[in-house]
Amino acid sequence: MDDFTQQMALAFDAAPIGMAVSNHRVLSVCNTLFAEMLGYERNDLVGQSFRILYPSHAEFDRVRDIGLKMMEEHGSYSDERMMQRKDGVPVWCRFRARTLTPADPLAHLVMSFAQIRDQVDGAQLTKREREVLSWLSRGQTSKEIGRELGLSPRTIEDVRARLLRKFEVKNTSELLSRMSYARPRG
Amino acid sequence: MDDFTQQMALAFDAAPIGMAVSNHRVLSVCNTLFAEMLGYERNDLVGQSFRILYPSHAEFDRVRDIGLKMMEEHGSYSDERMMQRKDGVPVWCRFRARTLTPADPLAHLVMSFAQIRDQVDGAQLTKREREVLSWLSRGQTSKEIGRELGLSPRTIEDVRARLLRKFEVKNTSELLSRMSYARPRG
DNA sequence: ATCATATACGGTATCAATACCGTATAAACA
DNA sequence: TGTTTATACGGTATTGATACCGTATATGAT
Repeated sequence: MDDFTQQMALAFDAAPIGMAVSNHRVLSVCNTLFAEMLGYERNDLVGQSFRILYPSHAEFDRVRDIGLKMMEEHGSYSDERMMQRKDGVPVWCRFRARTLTPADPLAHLVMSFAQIRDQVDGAQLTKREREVLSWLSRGQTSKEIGRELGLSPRTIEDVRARLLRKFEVKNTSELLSRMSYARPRG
Repeated sequence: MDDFTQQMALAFDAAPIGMAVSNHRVLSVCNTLFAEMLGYERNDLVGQSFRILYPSHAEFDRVRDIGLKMMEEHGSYSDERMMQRKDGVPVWCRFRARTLTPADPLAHLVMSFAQIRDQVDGAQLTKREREVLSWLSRGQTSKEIGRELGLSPRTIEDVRARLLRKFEVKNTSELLSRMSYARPRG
């Protein structure tokens, strides 16, 4: 057995990002983190349709069509999408795909899934925290957010302080750069 | 030859994200996209020190220390960092790592590198701007960055101001959330 | 040669952010 | 039934960020 091949397989399995391979939307291989992210054992997923990883049939069909044209042209595609964990909890992911068969992109697809961090140490963010976070990422000050939400600026500062504590960061800049995950150009 | 192993190796190589494995900071395996991102042929990189992929020896040492403690505790680590392409052009990346040897994290490390767009609407960043940006994403203040780079805090404020103008954002929080996630303006 | 830009630094003024002090209510939970 | 947590708000004090004023040098482009 080729040593390189074995090392690459090990790296695939131990990768710090969820990875999966599909043939015509049926999962053929995935790594440990991918199965973990979605609440399955790896063996439960092999041979399964990707349908079970989406919240609805409509969503399953929607994501099929979205990247098809770009993959035919460029061989790769990326977006953000909602997956569904085994227990029903939605998981928001940065999705990337490269097809090995550009003429028929779904025939052989290699994908990566990076969970966008919406929970920390198992503690989910509250509705208020998400709400404030989304205004912070638009550069709004506490005063502006307070006006927007009909609350005192002091309350917004409380929510900010909670967010900084939860993420163990020292200011809003670090918070936002931790919250967001990267995407390639284009 | 195990068919699964071969499929996983293929998926590693064709992954839509840059991937590499290191042993004590020496690259042992990487995939095609990783080599491409950094302007090398894959064979040029195998056996090389990661040093050549960083802009300076200081930066090479800095990134070593940054995630060590977190990897000892959690086995994984993620940040945003600057890599240097073969032709010297800096590449801004979302970096993720998982160690297979938590007691000595650098002994066997699996990493992924997702390129973050390094120019937005034609706004090219200078070396200084990228440098300051990388410290800002770690929550450092102007005073701290100045100390780090041996410059006056006032100079760092000048660089910040230039960044805010270039990206047409109103504060550092919005800047960092734009840098990571390219979202449509407005 | 002139113009624009990046770099680097000084000052001041103003507003924002953060960290504390406090109170109070409501929901969740063992 | 306490205990914790989120919510919401008030105060103050300190630090940070941002926007201006200015100077100066270096570099690259027209």
